[in-house]
Amino acid sequence: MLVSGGPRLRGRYHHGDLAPALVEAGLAQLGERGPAAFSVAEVARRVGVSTAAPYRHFADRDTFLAAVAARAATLLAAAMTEAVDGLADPAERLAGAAGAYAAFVAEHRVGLDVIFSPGLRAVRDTDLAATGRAVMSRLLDPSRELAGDGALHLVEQVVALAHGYGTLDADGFLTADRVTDEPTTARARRAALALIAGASGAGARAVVPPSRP
Amino acid sequence: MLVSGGPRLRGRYHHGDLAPALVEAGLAQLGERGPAAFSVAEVARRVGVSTAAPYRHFADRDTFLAAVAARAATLLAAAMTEAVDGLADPAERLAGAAGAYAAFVAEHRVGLDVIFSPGLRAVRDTDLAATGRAVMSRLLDPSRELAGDGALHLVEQVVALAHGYGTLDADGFLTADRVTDEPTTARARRAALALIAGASGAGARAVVPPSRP
DNA sequence: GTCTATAGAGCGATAGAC
DNA sequence: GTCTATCGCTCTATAGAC
Repeated sequence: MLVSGGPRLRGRYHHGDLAPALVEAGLAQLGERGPAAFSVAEVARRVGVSTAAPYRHFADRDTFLAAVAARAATLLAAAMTEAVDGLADPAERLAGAAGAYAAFVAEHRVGLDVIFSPGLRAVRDTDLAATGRAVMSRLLDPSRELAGDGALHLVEQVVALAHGYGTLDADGFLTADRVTDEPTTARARRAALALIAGASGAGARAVVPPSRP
Repeated sequence: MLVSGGPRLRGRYHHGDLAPALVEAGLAQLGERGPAAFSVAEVARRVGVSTAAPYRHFADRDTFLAAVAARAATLLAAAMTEAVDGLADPAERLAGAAGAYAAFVAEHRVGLDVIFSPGLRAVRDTDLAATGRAVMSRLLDPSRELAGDGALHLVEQVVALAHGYGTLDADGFLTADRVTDEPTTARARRAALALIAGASGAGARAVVPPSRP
């Protein structure tokens, strides 16, 4: 999103609302280069401001990254909500949320790894923590209906599955030797359904770890 | 592994076999800092040689990284082989390989994403390609017994699951809100068993995508 | 084969002009 | 609030001494 007049103004570049524009550009860049290559300077260039400008709005790189991650978490929660909207069956809801999660990670390269990153935890971004919990509840709510006390275990398994689909797709592994042209969303969703079926169907012992002696 | 005399020699540092020592140190560093932060200079420092020394043995950073990845792939294939050694049931073998994969990724931060990385594909390291196939066959062989024509789909699902467990653990997500003190290996293995059960048990339609109209 | 030294680049962050 | 300019750091890679 750029101000009216186009992205490339000559000379001074006055911006109405730089902070959100930086966050938006940061999100786009995260999707293209990944969290490791995330650079304040490059985001500034992308928006068309000097490399010093972001530091008027964000204390340092990590604070900025946390703000971008918080924005991503908001979008992720929304995407997951939309994906399960109108679904009654908890297995369908959990699998739908997993599919949306995988697709989001594949596209934006942000998932629970970044949202709950230990590096960003020091920044203590309130938005990030709250939205992270929102993402988790999209998974936990249907999981509780399915597995009761074993909900956390089931969520862990489904999250791992969805996260794996997202990251492998982002790294070009799934597209390399693609066996279907089915999108990531559908593949992850179907795999999650199988996992859920196997975890609950073959007995809850598949989900809950054996009690320790 | 360092030459006798200890890691810290004064003055000139003569090394018997620098190349393998660099690969080994690179592997250790990969596990600590991750592939993105992988740096030739830091590996050289870790071994105790100048930052120029590695370039006598490897053309550039990517070639070096490919060699490290090839070494990792060898270890990974061995770990997976050992994990399934003596197991007859193909489901147990596939799940065991998945557990070993997850644990390896958690510890070394190298998985199929790095081994089949598009960035390293340009280097065309023969070892890397061959060992990557060896890793895949540990998963594909039992999968074929289980799913026949749907083997590739099942492997994709299991790989995504194991990769998710490995990366999330490496990023500190699983340890953060740990729900068990069960190790990653066992968790990923059990989740894989559930997935396999659900994929084959509830009908093969869970594995193979619907045929297109 | 390893060293020292260096060029050249990118990034994080700050200082001071406007 | 944004700019220009700059410092200090790390990294990749090369040149040349030994």
